[in-house]
Amino acid sequence: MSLSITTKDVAEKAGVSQATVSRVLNGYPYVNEKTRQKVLEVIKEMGYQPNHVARSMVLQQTKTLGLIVSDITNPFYGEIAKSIMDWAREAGYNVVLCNNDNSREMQDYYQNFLLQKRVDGIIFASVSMEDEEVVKLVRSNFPCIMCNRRLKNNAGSFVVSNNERGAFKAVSYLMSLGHRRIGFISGPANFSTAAERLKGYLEALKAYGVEVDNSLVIQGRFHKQFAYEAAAKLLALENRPTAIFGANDLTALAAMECVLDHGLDIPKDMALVGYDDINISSHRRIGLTTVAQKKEEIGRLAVEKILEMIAKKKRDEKLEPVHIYLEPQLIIRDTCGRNQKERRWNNEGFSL
Amino acid sequence: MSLSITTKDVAEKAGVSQATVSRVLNGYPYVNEKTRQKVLEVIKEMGYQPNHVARSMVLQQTKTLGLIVSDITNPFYGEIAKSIMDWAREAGYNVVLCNNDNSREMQDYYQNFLLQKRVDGIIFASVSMEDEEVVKLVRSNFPCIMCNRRLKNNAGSFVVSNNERGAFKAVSYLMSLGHRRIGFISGPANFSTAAERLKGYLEALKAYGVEVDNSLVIQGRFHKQFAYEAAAKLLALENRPTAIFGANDLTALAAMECVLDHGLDIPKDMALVGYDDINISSHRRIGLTTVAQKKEEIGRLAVEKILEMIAKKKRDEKLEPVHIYLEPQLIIRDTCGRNQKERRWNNEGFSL
DNA sequence: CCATCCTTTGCATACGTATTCATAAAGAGT
DNA sequence: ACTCTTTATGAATACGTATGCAAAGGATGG
Repeated sequence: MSLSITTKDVAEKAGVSQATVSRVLNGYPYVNEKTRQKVLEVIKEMGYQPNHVARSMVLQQTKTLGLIVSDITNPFYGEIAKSIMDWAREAGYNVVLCNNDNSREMQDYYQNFLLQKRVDGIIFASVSMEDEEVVKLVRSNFPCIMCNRRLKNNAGSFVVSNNERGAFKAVSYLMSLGHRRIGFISGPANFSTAAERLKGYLEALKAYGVEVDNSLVIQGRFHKQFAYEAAAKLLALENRPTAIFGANDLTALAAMECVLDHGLDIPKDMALVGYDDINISSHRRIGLTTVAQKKEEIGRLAVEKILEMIAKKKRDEKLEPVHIYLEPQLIIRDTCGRNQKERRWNNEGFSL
Repeated sequence: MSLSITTKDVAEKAGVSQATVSRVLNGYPYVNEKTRQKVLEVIKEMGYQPNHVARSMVLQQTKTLGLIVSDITNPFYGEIAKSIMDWAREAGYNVVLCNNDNSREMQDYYQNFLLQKRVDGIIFASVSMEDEEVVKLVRSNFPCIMCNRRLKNNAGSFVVSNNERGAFKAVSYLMSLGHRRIGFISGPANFSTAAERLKGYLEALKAYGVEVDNSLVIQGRFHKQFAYEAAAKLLALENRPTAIFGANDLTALAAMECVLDHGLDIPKDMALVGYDDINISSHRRIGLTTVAQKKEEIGRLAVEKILEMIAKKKRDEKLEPVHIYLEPQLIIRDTCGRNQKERRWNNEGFSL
C-alpha cells in the first residue's frame, strides 16, 4: 500500500539494479528465473505500487481518455458515460470526466485542461456545431471523436444517431395516427441534433403534404424550464397542436408536465413523442413513445474508434475521419394512444 | 496547440534558459520584465502547452481526485458526481470517474488503479460496509472520504444522510396516515444505507407500538428487477401491506410499476415512499413522496473535506476522521394520498 | 572604493520509470 | 581453445518540469 516505494527501493532490497526490477515488472524475457522470483517477493513484501505518472512520462502516453459531457445528470449521458468507461477499462484505459453544462467557456477550459493532462484522446458528448476549439483540435490530428452531437460540415469523427431519419419516423408515426398539427420543441439551433431533427420533422410534413406552421416550431435550449414554457406557448395557440414532438426525452417529459398541468389528457387531448429513450421513459407511469438511441453502442463505438485513432497516431499516420450514423428506432408506448396491448414488466414496446 | 513543445524549446527560441521559462510560467518574482515579456511572447507564438504529467512528477501531486461510484446511470449518483466535479474544478482539481457496478472486484481494481495513477485523494460513492481494501486505505492515512454509504464501526471519513432518521420520518409519516402494515424493500445488508434505513423503519414501528412482521421486510439488491419482484412478493402476501417503503427512489419506482401492473391504484390501494429524491421523482406523473438527500451539498462537502485532508497530508499531519450526517427531509408528494393541494410546476412538495 | 545587498540568470539535479548500450558470463559449435 | 551466440545484468540516459545553488551584474551605503 506504500505509495512512496520506488523500483529503486525494491532494487536495493533485492540486491539488483533498478533496471532489473523494471524488467521484471514489464515481463522482459531475459531475466533469470531466480532473480525474478526474488524481485517479485520483495515487491510483494514492500507493497510496491507502480507509479503511473512516471510511467506516462517516459512512455509518452497516459492510458487516459478525456470525456466531456454536456450534462451528466441527464440519464442519457449517464448511460453513455457508463458504456464509455466500461469499454475503456476493458482496454486498460481510464476516463477523466468533465461536465461543461453546455457552456462554451467550460468546454474550452476542459478541452485545454485535458490536453495539458496529456490524455491520449478526447471524446466529446456533446459539442455545438461551430465550436472553433474542437475544429482546431480535429485539424491538429489529435485523436478525438464526437458522440451524439457533431460539428458542421462533417468535420472530424463522430458517432451519432441518424437524427433526420429518427425525427422523420417519429413525425410520420404521428401523422399516420391522423395528427396534422404537430408542435416541435427543439433545442438550440447550433446543436446538430436539434437542427437535424428539425429537418426530419419538416421532411415528414412534406411527405404527408402538410404545410409548415412556424408557430408550431419552438427553438430554444435543452432545459426543463424552457421546455415547459415552450409547451405552454404551444397550448396557448388559438389553433393548438394535437401532438408534440420533443427534441429529447427530458424535453418531452417537461412538456408532459405542462400538458397535465393544463388539465389535458395524454394521449387523448395531446399526443407526445420524445427522443433518446432514457431509462425512465419506459416507466409504466410515463410510457413515453420515443426514438431510441443505442447508448451502449454509441459508447462502445466511440471507444473502439478513438483507440484505433490513438494507435494510428502512434504510428505517425494521418487520422482518417470516421463517420458513424446509427439507425434510430421508434419505440411505441402510451403517449400517442395507440399501444393498447397489455404492457408488462420489461416490455420495451414495439418498433415501427 | 502543439503538445510536443517543451519549455526547453521555448527557452531556446527566446534565448534564455529552461529554468527562466519555468520561472515565468510559475510567476516567480525575480524575472526581468523584458525577459518575461519575451518569453510570454514566444510561448504564445509557439502555442506551448504545459505538460501536467511532468509537472505532477516533480511536484508529487496530480491535482486529480478519484471518484468511484456504484452506478453512474442512477441519477442520484449523476447529481453527486456533477457536484463533485464542479467543486473540484473550482479548486483546480479534476476527477477520474470509475463505475464499480456494485461489484467488489471492480471496486478493488479501480481503487488500486487510482492509487497507481497517484490521484491526490479518492471519494467513494458508495462502499459496502466491510470493504477490506477501503479499510486498509483509511488506515494508511491516504486522503479519502465516503459519500452516501460508509464503512462499519465509523471507520474513516464520510458524508452521509442520517438514514435512521430519514427512514424514521418516512415510516412515521405513513403511520400518521393510518398505515400499520408497511412493507420495506431494502438493499443489501452490507450497505450502510440499507442497514440504517431498516433500523429507522423498525424504530418507527416501535414508536407506534406496532409489532414487526418479518414477511414485510425484504432484503435484496439495489436492482430494478429485484425490487419489482420484491414488490410482487409483498403483494402476494395473504395479508398484504397497505404501504411500501422503498430503500431508494429507483426501488420505489420499480415497486410502483409492479403495483400498477397488478391493477392496483396508488395511493388508494397502496401508498409508496422512496429515498433520495432523484429528479424524476418530482415529475407530475410520478409524484413520489420521498426522503430527500441534498446531493449538491454532499458533493460540496466531500470535496471540501478531502481537499483539507490533502492539505494536511502534505504537511505530514495525521488525518482526523470527519463524520458528517446530513439531516434528511421528507418531501410529500402524491404517492401517499395526502397532498391534495394543487401542485404546480417546480412545486417541490412540503417538508414534514 | 569596498562591502553588502538585491536582482537576474544559468547550471545541475530530482521526480520514477523504461530502455539503450555495454559488458560479462555461460553455452554452443568448430 | 577459439569465436559466436544467447542469457543476464548494471550503468547511463531520457521523458518535461521545478527548484536549490552559484554566480554575475548592478545598486546601495558607508
